[in-house]
Amino acid sequence: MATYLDLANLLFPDVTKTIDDLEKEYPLRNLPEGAQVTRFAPSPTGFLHTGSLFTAFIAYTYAKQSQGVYMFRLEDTDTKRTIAGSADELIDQLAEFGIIADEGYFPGSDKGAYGPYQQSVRADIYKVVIKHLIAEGKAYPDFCSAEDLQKIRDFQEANKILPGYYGPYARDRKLTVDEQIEKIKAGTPWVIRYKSMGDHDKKIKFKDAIRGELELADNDVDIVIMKSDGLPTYHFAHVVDDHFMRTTVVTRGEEWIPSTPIHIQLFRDLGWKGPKYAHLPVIMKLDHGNKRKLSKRKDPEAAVSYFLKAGYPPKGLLVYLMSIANSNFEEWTIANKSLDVSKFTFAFKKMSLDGALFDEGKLNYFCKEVLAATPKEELLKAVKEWAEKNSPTLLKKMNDDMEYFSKILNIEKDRPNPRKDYAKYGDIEPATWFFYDDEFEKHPELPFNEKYDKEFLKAFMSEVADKMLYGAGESEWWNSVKEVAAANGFAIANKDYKANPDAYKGNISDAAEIIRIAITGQKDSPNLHEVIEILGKERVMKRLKNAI
RNA sequence: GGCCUGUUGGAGAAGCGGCUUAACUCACAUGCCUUUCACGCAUGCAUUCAUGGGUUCGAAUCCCGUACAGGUCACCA
Repeated sequence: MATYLDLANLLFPDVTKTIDDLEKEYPLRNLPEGAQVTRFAPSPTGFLHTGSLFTAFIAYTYAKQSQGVYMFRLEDTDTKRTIAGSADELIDQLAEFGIIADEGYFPGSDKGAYGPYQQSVRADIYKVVIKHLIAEGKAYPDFCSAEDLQKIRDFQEANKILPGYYGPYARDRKLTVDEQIEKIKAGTPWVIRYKSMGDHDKKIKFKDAIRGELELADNDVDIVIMKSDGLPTYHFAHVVDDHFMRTTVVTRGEEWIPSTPIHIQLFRDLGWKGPKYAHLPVIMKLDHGNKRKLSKRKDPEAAVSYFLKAGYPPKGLLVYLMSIANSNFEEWTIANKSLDVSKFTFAFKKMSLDGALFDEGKLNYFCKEVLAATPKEELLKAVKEWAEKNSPTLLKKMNDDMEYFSKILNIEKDRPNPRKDYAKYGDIEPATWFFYDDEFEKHPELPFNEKYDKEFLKAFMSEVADKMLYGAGESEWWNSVKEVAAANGFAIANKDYKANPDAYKGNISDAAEIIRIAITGQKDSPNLHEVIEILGKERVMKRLKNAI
């Protein structure tokens, strides 16, 4: 009679390593007390999702603040869904946020002593563990076809029995080793299932770093641990990888809560100390009154690339995500006058349990704060980098005259309360068009106040052009404007105008508006004096004289 | 449908048995400042914590039911 070991050897004749060998190959990490080892482990099945960025950011932050290690592991075991090139894109985009792994998969080569960090090339490692499990009678080959499984499911549904491959419904669990060997030799396709000893009627408890004590029914399903293509399923890969990579905290989405008993069972039966778990809330969106997960297909903001393309500063997005993660972060930013997420101490305990609604308004707010607080040179550099990738027109303006652009970008920036005009780099061009003659010349009809006739406007603007001061300080310049305004019948003090509006052609604000419209083409603009100084005498005179 | 989780203002949330006539931030509104806008400043915005019971001298805070919402039940992760 054949033994489990015979079966194991038949299934995996080439596997000679043992679990002990692996333990030696991937020794316990020598890290300072309290240091945490975390990981971000995405599948290369598409672009970086906003929710994934959140998860990665939390894992990164937690490792960093504990002087630990943050890893990037590629979970590419689903070969059908893998999209070529998406892994590298994931890494590139993460890098834009400064989330760079200490170890892990990198395009071309891995970094770190606990690799490989790409599951598809770790097949041999999984096989060592699976062979061991089979030799111990804890896992077995299953020969069910898709149709066989469907039949079981149909029967269960028809009889209102809990669906799944477990207990009496685990058909091939009952096969003897001899029968198994016979089928294998006959070439019947197989997968490997884990022989669960769990009791569904019993509860198992575990502590989640965010949610506290959780109680779920124990797993009794004989889950597939190795697929017919020889690669492991998520459940198994997670357990093996996080054990041998010596992960201390597993951060993942809350959708994994229901399968945690499977993972705990696996860790326990293998005699391994499992990691801590932190199941993160998922970012949601309001859709017709209902909350739902941010969807890559329906919501542009579900893709991180959307924010990058629009020119949101990555730091702003991070600040926003941190405000969702730990709401006391906002108070911290105010108390510490800092938007530096790396200086804030993040805590799982302060996370809320249900998924936050994605709030673009608040994102905009934080991004404005971030851009306003970014020093000139740094800002200019960031804008340029963005323009190089995303805006040829802006890039041309910058390259044509960087000094000019820099002045425009930094209007009223040196003040105690700088302007907060831009949430994203993409906002810059639409707000500064009038500084560029070719665009200004295409301006729509100038929105002058209709109470002034053209004759008057023309004369007034011409006089302003000739008499106002150029290159002077703001108050001198303003005085020169006021002089001309007064000479043309405008009240130069609000009080006077309010007391007797009929005695004047208008208020000084009306005069300023005329000048502003002629120079900028619009009623609203940043500080007029600065605008005029940036444009220069020649351009300003031309615009004033040609407005009508 | 079973199981798990959650429910404090438009949004993020603090509070976890008396100090709460529910903090703080965004949004919104109004006003001030001001040559416009932005900035800044000030004020307003839940008599109420999904809902119905209960425990208690006292509940947003504890217990039970109900409703609603989210998650999950694959050879996908």
